[in-house]
Amino acid sequence: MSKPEQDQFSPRQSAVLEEALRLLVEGGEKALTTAGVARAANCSKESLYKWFGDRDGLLAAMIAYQASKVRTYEPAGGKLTREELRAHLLTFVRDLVDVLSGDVSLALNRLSIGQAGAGGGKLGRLMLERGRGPIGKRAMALLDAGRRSGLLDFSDGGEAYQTLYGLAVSDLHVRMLLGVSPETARKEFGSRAERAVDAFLRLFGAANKWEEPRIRHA
Amino acid sequence: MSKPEQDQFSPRQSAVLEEALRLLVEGGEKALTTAGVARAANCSKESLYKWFGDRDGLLAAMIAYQASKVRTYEPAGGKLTREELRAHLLTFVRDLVDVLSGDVSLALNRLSIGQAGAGGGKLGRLMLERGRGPIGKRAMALLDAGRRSGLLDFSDGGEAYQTLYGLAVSDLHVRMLLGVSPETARKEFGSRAERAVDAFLRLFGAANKWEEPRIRHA
DNA sequence: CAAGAACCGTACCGTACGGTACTTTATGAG
DNA sequence: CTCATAAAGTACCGTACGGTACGGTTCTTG
Repeated sequence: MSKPEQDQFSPRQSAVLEEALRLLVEGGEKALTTAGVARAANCSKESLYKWFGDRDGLLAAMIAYQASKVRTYEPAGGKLTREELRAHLLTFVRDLVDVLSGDVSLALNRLSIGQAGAGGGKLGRLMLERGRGPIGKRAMALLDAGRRSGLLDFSDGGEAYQTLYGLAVSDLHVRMLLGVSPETARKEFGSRAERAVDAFLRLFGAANKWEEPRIRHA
Repeated sequence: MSKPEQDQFSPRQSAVLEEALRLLVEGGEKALTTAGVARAANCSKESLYKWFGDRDGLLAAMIAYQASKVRTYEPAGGKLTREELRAHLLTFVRDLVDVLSGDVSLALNRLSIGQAGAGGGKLGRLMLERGRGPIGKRAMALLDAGRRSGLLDFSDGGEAYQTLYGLAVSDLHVRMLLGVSPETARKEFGSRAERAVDAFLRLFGAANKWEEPRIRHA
């Protein structure tokens, strides 16, 4: 079993994990052998096992390492204007799609999903905690700010967030996980961000604050 | 490489594939060894290789076999009333969630996704064609009928379908793929179907046909 | 400088699995 | 009855990979 929680990695270890991520992105899980990582990173297998315990520990460390690179900045807590909220929602949606369509994110999600048997794998839980968690927290904070500013109307923030997520991502993520190239997907979803935010505001905008946007589906 | 397209399977072969699916659902990909399938199905490895070519052929056959079991009935083509359209949308959404949260569907998606390297695996394409394709066709036909009946207003059916899909599924599918138990997910998403359909109709309902439903998010 | 730790490179081991070959048993046609 | 085909069961082979051991080299530290 993998080594105890040790979320900080030495520079050397980070370099090794970086190399491991590169291998994973290039060749999928089958390409991620301990010998391969050692060779690519110019380190010894013995060090790998000393640092990460076993192969599963290495995989978990890769996820933790990648998650540690994502800065989940909190938006300012003050009052928001309509335009600010809309702009923040738009950047959130764009960031979300960018993250989900990133090479490394796709590779790690594939890895965790492939690993997740019926019993529910450890890696899947890690991805949910370290990946989705922070993103969701950021979005919920933004939505809450919108409500406090009188611009949004909802009772269950989770429900609102789920709706926003669904509008923004739809089946894009799974399709990419199944092999649709991120370029193709991004092209197809290029104009989706605005539409998603508009739809979200039509559904959850406080009635008196948003002149019902008249979107003609031309 | 796998055997040529041969979408029909003999009863014996179907029984073997059924057993293989059972193994996959129970233990994930690692449990799906050729020897294991042969043992569980009381057949010889030699027969497996004769029928399916190699292991990848077996995996592809499992996907094709499972897809062949799903009947994608076309809804009637006549005019729809408001209530009929809403009911059809609701059953579609419920069916969709049921399918996606099914044991076999999850296992096959995990398999295909785990297989799908950067180069885009063959299995992923199969899942997209045989799984998503028919479901999407059915939904598009329904949406089109709604538009022809003057109840829906959209120009791009694909866009409307993506919206419906996103509202209905959100990140439910990926979370289940990562290991969230279908029971948990289904509970969390139990009441979502109506909300998704309502939201969809608010977004795409023809303006004069649907008295703007005043949903208070109590 | 000396002692020790950290670590690289390589060689090694056991095993599990994909794939093949062979023998035996059943079935069905001529 | 006889022969051929199909398929079960088993034994086998090669290899690839996870994990360990060890000798040599560099780096730190007193």
